[in-house]
Amino acid sequence: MTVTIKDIAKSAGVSYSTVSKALRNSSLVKQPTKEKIRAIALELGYEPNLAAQVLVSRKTFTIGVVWPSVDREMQAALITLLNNQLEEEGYTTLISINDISRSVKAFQRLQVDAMLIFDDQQHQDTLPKTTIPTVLFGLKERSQFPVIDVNRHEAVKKITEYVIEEGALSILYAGLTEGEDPLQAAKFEGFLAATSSLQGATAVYNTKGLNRLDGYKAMKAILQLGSPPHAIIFGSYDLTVGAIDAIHELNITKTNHLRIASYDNMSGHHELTFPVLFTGVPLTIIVETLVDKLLQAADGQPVTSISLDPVIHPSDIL
DNA sequence: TAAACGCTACCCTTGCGCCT
DNA sequence: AGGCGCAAGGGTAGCGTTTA
Repeated sequence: MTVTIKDIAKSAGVSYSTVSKALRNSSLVKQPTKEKIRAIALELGYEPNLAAQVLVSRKTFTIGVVWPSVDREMQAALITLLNNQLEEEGYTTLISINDISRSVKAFQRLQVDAMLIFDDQQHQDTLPKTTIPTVLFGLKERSQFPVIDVNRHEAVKKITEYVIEEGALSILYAGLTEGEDPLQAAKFEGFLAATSSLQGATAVYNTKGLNRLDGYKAMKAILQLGSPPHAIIFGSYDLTVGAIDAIHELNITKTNHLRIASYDNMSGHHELTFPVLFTGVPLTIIVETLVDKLLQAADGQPVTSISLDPVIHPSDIL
């Protein structure tokens, strides 16, 4: 049978109000009374009833996250870090990989305190109406909700300009270059913006996906070209990892002077077996910002959109 | 008689006001 | 100051009443 504060009150010979205050270390209860009540609670194995606490506090201490998938290493790393940091703040993270409408309906019923949506949807009107304080991880210009924008366009533009300055005369962008995902389009447009006035050769490879296998296939195809490019910029971390698989399989070494760059700033998180230049907002900064904004939203505070600055960072191996 | 509807009590915690 | 009594909060089971 569940032990409640009424059982403790009966055993201690005080009212249940006093038990509640004693367990919350209220100054309105004498120290000896507190100690007696705590001892009885411990003896009876008392655990506060979450449902009742939710009723009173009107908070569930849960954050709903609508995530497209967790099969990409970058997304899994980000969600793991986010979960850990929210846990430290006393929150439980509920992740849904259903479509946005179903996820939001579920989170509405579960009464989560705030919600994070990974906004890679094709159209803004797919975002359902909700009373839950919501933060988007997407593109700043796209939403009625506050957005955390990691400036994908600028990240890819920066890295492209960087490799041009390094002396790359031919550059290839490998990523999702078609389709309606605005996040991937932003990256590709960043590449186009940086190479619009380039004298050297540019090329594009549509990977048709963002997973490791897509990167592997892309790299094998690219390296079989008559004259491979000096630099290849991959549109995601997972593509880059897959590309490195292909590089090793084909016995390409650093001495081949092939420059590999990658969107998704995973520097400091993983060691790669081939030198890579990362571009993007570091994972830790993204997660810190997400947690900060989500806690603000959960507390009912107004949340403003923010655009984070991408940085270029080499991998551990050079 | 069954279905539909409305009302009440209960779950548990905690803040507030009042009493000793 | 220390302690008690009461009410509130959302959802729901259970009961009673009304309607078809």
